[in-house]
Amino acid sequence: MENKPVKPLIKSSSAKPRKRAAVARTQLDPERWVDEAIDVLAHEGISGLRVEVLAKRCGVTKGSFYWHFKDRQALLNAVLEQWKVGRIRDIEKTTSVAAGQESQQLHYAIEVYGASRNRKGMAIELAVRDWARHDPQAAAVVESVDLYRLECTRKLFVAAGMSDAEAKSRSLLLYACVFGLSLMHYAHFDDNLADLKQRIAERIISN
Amino acid sequence: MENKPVKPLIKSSSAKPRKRAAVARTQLDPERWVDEAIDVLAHEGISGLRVEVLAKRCGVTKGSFYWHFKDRQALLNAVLEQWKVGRIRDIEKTTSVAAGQESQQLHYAIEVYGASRNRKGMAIELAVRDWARHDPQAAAVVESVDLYRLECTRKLFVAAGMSDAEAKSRSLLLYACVFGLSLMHYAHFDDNLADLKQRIAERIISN
DNA sequence: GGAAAAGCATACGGTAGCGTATGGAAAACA
DNA sequence: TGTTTTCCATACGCTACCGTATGCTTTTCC
Repeated sequence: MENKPVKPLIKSSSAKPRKRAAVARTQLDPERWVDEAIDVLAHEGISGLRVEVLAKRCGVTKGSFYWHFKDRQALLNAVLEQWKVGRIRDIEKTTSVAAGQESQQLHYAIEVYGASRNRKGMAIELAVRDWARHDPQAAAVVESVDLYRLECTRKLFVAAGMSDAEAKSRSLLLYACVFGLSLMHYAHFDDNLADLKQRIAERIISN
Repeated sequence: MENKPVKPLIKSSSAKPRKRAAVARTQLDPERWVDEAIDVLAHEGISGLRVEVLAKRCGVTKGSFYWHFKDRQALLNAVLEQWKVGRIRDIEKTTSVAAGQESQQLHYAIEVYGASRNRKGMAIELAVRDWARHDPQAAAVVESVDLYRLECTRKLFVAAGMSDAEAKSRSLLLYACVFGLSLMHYAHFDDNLADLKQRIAERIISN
């Protein structure tokens, strides 16, 4: 007994590079689990993210899971963390722009979240936000992501020539509208949705 | 055996008015169940809406539940129906207005959904929308409510002097923003949230 | 008052899920 | 080659649910 190594809460994938090549074998590292978990989260929501279901998707049993993770909560923490860093990186990519191109970039930011493209990304976004309604940790992560997003687009609005107060309100309006639209079922409200969206984007961005 | 009466899917509360007063006794009618269910839905989401949990809240066991309802799904259907009629009635109340007061009424519509007031109503709203992401029936109800809402505020915008196309886009923008805001965590984005919201409302409503 | 129905409790079988214990195979190491 | 470590499977106990069966008590009806 007790010959089992101390299991880390989340096994650091950079712990032991294993002198040799270390590749050439399909080993199930924690990142694989987290990736699958986020996929399940997108499709089933947080309540559908069960370890046995996840294990089946990975082609193993939960015996494997509990070797990589302390418990279900450890996986959830890892999911939150990965989502957070992914969002931050994405935001930086979306809001970095050469001077004078701010308006175009803001339009692009809205379009990126349009339901058609990035369907899965928005599904994850909504799943995480629903998760955050009942979990303080998730709420904290969402808040940090929200504040970062709001701040980045605020700068764009300022760079586009708006007052600070106005830029803040536009920034908030932009993301509220983007997420709100993904929450609504308006496909049958108009037969020219593209025009509808165009008008909304204009209202959010232009003076 | 078989002496049990045929259980209706959902016991119609108006089936037998019971000649006499029929009141003066705390009997557990289906409406009570649905009301409690909606309360649970608001706090725990659809995944927390379990019949045994609900029974405990009502101070009975599930034996009672399965007398009033065929199964869990029957309750969910009743919840959806009650939510729908409640929303329709609410929308009519919120968007009916004397001529010339359209702008004020639109501002009021936004304010009504403000996080501070009507907290529970918004919690239900979000829970139902999350539910709709995985359930076609719920999605259909949400769509009907959305279309009704959008149409009502569209009329207000038109009455306030906008073109039809512009009114549609403003109507959609209004609700998207309202729901989107309730989904975000922006409390620490600014120390004057009232001003922020005021600017947003202006942007949505004024010309 | 007595029969019938309403309304609820209790008990049961079944599934899904969490976390643990333990063993076995394969790779890494020495 | 033999030992250690890694990684996963299997089996178990436990809880939370769902839905059914059945019986008990209280109204309702005649």
